[in-house]
Amino acid sequence: MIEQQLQQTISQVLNELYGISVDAASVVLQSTKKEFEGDYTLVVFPYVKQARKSPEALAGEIGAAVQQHLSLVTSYNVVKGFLNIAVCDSYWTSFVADNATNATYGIRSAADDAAPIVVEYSSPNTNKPLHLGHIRNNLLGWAVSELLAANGNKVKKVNLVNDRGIHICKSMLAWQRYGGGETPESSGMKGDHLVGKYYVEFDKHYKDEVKQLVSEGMDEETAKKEAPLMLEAQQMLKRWEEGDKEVRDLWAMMNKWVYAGFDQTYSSLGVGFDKIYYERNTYLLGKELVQKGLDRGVLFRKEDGSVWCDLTADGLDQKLLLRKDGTSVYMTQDLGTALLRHKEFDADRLIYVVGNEQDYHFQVLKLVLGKLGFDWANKVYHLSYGMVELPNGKMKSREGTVVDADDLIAEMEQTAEAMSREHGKNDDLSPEQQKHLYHILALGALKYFILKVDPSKNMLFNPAESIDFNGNTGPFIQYTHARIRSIVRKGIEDQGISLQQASPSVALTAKEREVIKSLHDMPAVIAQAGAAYSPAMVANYAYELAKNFNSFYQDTPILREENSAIKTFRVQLCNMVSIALKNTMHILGIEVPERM
RNA sequence: GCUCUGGUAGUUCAAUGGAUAGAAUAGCUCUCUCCUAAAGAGUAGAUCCGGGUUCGAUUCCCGGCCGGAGUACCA
Repeated sequence: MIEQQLQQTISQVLNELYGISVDAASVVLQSTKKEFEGDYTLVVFPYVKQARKSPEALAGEIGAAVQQHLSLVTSYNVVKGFLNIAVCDSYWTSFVADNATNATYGIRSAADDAAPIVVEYSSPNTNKPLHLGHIRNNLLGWAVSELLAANGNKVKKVNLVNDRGIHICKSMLAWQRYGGGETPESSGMKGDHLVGKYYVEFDKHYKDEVKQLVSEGMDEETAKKEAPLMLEAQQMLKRWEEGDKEVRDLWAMMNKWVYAGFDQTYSSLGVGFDKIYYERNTYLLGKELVQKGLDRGVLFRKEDGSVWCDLTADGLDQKLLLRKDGTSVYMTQDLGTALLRHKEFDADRLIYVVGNEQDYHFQVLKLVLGKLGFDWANKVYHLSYGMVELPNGKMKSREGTVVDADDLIAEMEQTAEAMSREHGKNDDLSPEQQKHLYHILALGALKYFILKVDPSKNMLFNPAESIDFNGNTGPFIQYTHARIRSIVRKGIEDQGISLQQASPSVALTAKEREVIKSLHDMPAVIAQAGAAYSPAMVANYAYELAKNFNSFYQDTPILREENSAIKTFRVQLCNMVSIALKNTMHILGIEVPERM
């Protein structure tokens, strides 16, 4: 690769001329801004002191020496302390010709002996349907998995379904009491929505009861604990844990409805898992670990019988691990599942895609695992992502201020259909093909909208302004891809152009150069994004590439170019761009159509 | 209160410590006899405040102001 050669040479030159020893790898090259002449830029300020030269003089001397050493360098220029180096056209043209049909350009396949990376994501509760926040989780989990896979890792996607607990009992209780035997079949509702409806129903009646008690003179704290519905829900949870048949049957039935609903949403989002864990099977794990910790003296028991971990030395507080009645909490379970997963996969890393509201939880999890003596504690990585906010604040499912996942997808599909019909280019497609197209456009818009934002940051979604299809969006990239495919098809079919042809010697235009350099950057971008767990970097790269291509395409003849060597080269370039767009969008879980 | 986190055009997002802080959208102009105008070109518009480190700070450090999250027997 040209960057390495430049770094090597610069390092060598610095040593020969000024006795400065710099690692070739630590020579920082950046790509030259387009308002300047050149391809790569070296900032020489860091070496000025040691070389005892002015920035300009130093840059000039390095430039001259580099050009002498490397025949690929055709020229250089100096602006202040910036040395801009230009690489010859033939390097770029042969790069394109060599990779024109490389379908895996930019992505690496996994080595056979690679230890897997386990990515946990989604992890839904089975008492209500998925909303926009879950969408971010699912898309991020999927995209990060694909991104890691594109960097040559084996990836196992897992889901830990929270299928037990007081929240489920609330839905069950409300259904029992107010449901009148309603089922997904009888109501025509998707199972998860039906169960969610009764979760809301519970809350409504519960609040009424609390209000009633308060008006009878009870203070609010007590009323919340003493409301009959709450007591009954707790009773139900107890019966569930005891294995009471009636409760278990009801639970099994309603969970089944929810799973059917979730499966539909997952499949619509295009996400999936290698393994699904259920909390009913894991919530008791971890108690043994706690006992082990007590034996080793890293945990302690309070007078009331509860078990704690003291993390004050690490700058945190004390953390509860077992309640005074001996039952386990969330943390206890997570300790257990982490161990289980470690044993099961012998993973290189255990990644948890969980919202940033649980930053503290994962900090504690890692520390406690460490205290328990597990040296793999540092393999636990919390991929923390920000909340999706609405213009008027946070989403609260109980208050009904949520953007439902299924509704949102359906709306997007309608918009995609309306826009497509307006453009009216798809009349030759069958109804099934059209439907598929609307779906991938809708999801392209939604996924790109969410994934282009840095995962760690909160993001805002305004339901009033529906997600865009123009500008910096998924459909823009999809559309660019479809146009490129059209050119390549016509070039091959109508004009008999061969993509296999060896590299011609052609003089590059400025815009061609820009597109080629974008392509050239792709492997580095994927690697960098992988290291940062950031699909956003991939998304922004894909947009940049598509934009560069569009600009080039607008005023550069391709199929009407008269010189056949140039024409062939440009079609090769087109093909390579389409591959790059396809591969980057694939990482984001976005399908690109051949035509639209 | 304490801990963590964020503050960039009207709005939504970018920017390994580097050149004149990029896009998109909304506004105002152009460009379709053409390889797909879901496009392209132009115009106008921003780093919360105050210190510090540095040749150079949106970026790193300290202090303020404003937002968000967490804060122990919920998950």
